[in-house]
Amino acid sequence: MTFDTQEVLPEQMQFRLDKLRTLEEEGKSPYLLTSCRVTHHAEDIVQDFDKLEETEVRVAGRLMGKRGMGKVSFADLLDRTGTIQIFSRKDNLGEESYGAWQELDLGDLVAVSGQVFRTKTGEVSIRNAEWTLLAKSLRPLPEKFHGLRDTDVRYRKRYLDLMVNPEVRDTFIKRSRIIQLIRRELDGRGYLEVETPLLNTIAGGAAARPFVTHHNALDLDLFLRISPELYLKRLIVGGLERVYEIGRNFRNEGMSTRHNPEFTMLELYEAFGDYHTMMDITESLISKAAEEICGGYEIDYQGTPISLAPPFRRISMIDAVREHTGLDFAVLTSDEEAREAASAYGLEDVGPAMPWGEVLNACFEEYAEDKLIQPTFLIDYPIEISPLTKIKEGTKGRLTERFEIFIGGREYGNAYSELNDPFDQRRRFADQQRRHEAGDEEAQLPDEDFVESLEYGMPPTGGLGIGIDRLVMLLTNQPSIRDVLLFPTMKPLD
RNA sequence: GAUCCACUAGCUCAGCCGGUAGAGCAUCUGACUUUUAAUCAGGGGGCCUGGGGUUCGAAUCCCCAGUGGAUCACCA
Repeated sequence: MTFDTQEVLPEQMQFRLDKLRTLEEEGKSPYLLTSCRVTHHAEDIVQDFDKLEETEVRVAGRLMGKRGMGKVSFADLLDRTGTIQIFSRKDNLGEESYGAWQELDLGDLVAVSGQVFRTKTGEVSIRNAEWTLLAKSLRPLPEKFHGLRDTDVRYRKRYLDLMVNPEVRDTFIKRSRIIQLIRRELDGRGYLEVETPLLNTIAGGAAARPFVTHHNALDLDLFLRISPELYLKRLIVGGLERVYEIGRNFRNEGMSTRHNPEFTMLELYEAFGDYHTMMDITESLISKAAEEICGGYEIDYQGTPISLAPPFRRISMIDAVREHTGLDFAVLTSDEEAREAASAYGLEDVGPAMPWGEVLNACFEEYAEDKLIQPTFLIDYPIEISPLTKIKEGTKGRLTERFEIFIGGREYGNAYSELNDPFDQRRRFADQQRRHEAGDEEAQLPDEDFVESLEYGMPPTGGLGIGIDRLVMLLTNQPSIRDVLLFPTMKPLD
């Protein structure tokens, strides 16, 4: 349905369109206005009422409510800060202006000038002395009381969702504040914010299937990045020492309440740090965000009470599995022993060639992961699933200095002491390549240029990645990642 | 990719065992000079997501498709 065709419009739209045509015929088209001066915003007027009482202000926004009483009427004007009531009186505005005001439709954009006062029921209001139509709303708004519920429409037409559901606007304001806070915190620690390529010739730094695109001039297939990791570490080699990037990653995988094909990651690298440094930063970022966004460390996520007060618990993967299954991978040291014990315990899909570390990880994911409700650093991951991570001393090369942080049974971040041995890195890539050739589409492909950079020498470095969308979900108590993405990926309607 | 659920007026939702399509808000007409989801009286508004089928008759039962949601799988 468009306004360009001759087709019959629903009556509410026809009424609105007729009003616009009349204004245009009278030379009063609102679309001719090019600017609008505003002195105050709705929320400021309510907050500073004592100072502003009886002063003249000018506000602008969308008309969200009308309560007509004959020769007097009330309206609610919504701007980016909130709603303010407009009080209009025929005696003040005059016959013509008051009549035109009454003709306005919900959704119209208007500017209003007048004095600030309090009505006799106590509502801070503006006494309408002069007003201007800034834009006509040609379509009826969703209902004022129930708002817009239909998730399909909410995600596809987010502007409507933002207009009529104040809590949605609040969520996205908080998202912005969380990212702002992270930047402030890292900038304060001497980090440099950088940008690295989204178009990659090798999609590295994570285990995931990439999106493929094509560069015409170079006649070259390119991949949308699945992680900025290998570029950021090149910057550490280059001597920038502390770098971070907040940006989009793309992974060609299934969608769920926790997965969107494009999502926002924070990745940071600190030369001369290690995974302990990264734990401190993680704790600091998350707890400070909770304080600032939620007003304290104690939060509720979808009915589960969670304390984000530092320090967070630290437990090794082996200990976590032992705690929840009784299986002790410190004793089950051969691949075969591990497989047999896990199978006997009930773990399904234990492949005949599955190495020790993968069995350990599978046990963790199956039996322990969803038990980690309070924030927990799960540390010391097996080498088989950590191809970019430095080996932990005293583990005979089986474990690495890596952690993931779990809250409410979900992963929020991943960090390690970065592998800086070029020979070892080359071996690990070769191992990954063998897996890729064996059919594992998510195994990482070798990036020889990255290994070459390591040959110039990369200092011992700590690296960290945090899923920003999930963090925002946690701190704004949203059940789905789509509720913290302004425009989540949707199938087209046609 | 699999399974289950949903789709009815601009919005939020009823609609039972198959028998002429309903409510609230919004909208239109009228009344009303301090309302708060204003109130009162009256009116209009429907491709029941789309396509097949069963039936004298389908919003309702069956099949297929579309979109969304949840769970699972993959994954962060």
